[in-house]
Amino acid sequence: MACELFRQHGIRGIGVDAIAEAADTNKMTLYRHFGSKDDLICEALRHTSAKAAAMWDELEAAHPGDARAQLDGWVEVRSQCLCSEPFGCDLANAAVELKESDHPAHAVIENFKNLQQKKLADLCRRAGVDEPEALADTLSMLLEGARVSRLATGSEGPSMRFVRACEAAISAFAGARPV
Amino acid sequence: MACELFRQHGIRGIGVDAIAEAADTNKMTLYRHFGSKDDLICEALRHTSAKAAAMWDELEAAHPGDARAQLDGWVEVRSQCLCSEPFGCDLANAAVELKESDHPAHAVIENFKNLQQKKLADLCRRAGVDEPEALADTLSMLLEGARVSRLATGSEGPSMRFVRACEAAISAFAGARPV
DNA sequence: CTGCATAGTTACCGACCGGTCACACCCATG
DNA sequence: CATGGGTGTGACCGGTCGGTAACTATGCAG
Repeated sequence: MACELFRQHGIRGIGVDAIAEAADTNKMTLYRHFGSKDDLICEALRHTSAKAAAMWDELEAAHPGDARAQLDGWVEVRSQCLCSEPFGCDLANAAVELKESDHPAHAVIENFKNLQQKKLADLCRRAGVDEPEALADTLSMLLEGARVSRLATGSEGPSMRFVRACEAAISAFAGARPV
Repeated sequence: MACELFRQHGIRGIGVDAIAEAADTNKMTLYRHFGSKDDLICEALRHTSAKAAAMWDELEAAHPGDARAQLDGWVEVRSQCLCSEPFGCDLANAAVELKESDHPAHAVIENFKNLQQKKLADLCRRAGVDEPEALADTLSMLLEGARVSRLATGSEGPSMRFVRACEAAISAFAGARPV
């Protein structure tokens, strides 16, 4: 899959030929389905977005109706992702890599990040947090920071304390502590 | 300067010819000073590191002997950098962009980030924070996260509340509040 | 003036890039 | 059998990449 190649070599670091070959096809057929490499990039990011969005359903399924448990679950799931996905967030990495401000992928990235942000803030609100937006923003920054920090300094860096930091943030913004 | 071109177009996005031209010279002369583009990248990152390291001296000069004020000053300075340097951290961006794990730039990046981390943790310690490493890690993650978040969703995203999040983190980890 | 190191110029190298072309192919539907 | 649409193939386009060779121009020390 193209996502994997973009992840491993970077969007600019992989050629269309190699992508086609990895898909057990050839460049011409690939160009008949996607008009350009930029289209392919957008489609790959959309695919990654869709997969990431599924996490919210799993969270709801794991702790049905218990928003506070879902919030704790979010921290847990994200912490595990930090270890299992050492390349960081494909969407954020693409935002860093694609400097052309008019690249169509930027719209995909922004849509996805805004949606995630909205869902997280909503979860915080349902969990009875005093300042849901502030907590959601803090958790987002901690997550993005942990991912890029892991790329820069490895697993021994600041990202080691991601869970600690999240718990402190939740305590700080949650107001009255639940059970 | 090459730093600026790497920042604006990405390390892979700018060619040696363009760098030479921007330096009012030509490719051959440039290759006589730097053995390869990778060397040039490392040198540019080292240069950026050195400039960034100067911030610590300014912080000490602004609040001599007052570690707690320096810590608040760190948040203030970093918050201003978020606005004045919308491209994010050159070192972190390079870590995202350079996927080859054996690229010499990774050593430069890791050294710099580790040094920053050590200095920040030391500042936290001198400020009498209960858990200096935990606070330093949290602040680092918030900063890196704010920068990449700004690249992904612009100035209206989570990075808007960077200062709020930092203050909450400081409160959470500082223990007894100072004056 | 003579050397010599440095820098500038131009052309070039092989490799790869994103993207397109013409053409053979396969296979299902009619 | 015929036809037509999707697929595979390989050559090809112009352009750019990082890096080098050969030669010239410049400036400075002896």
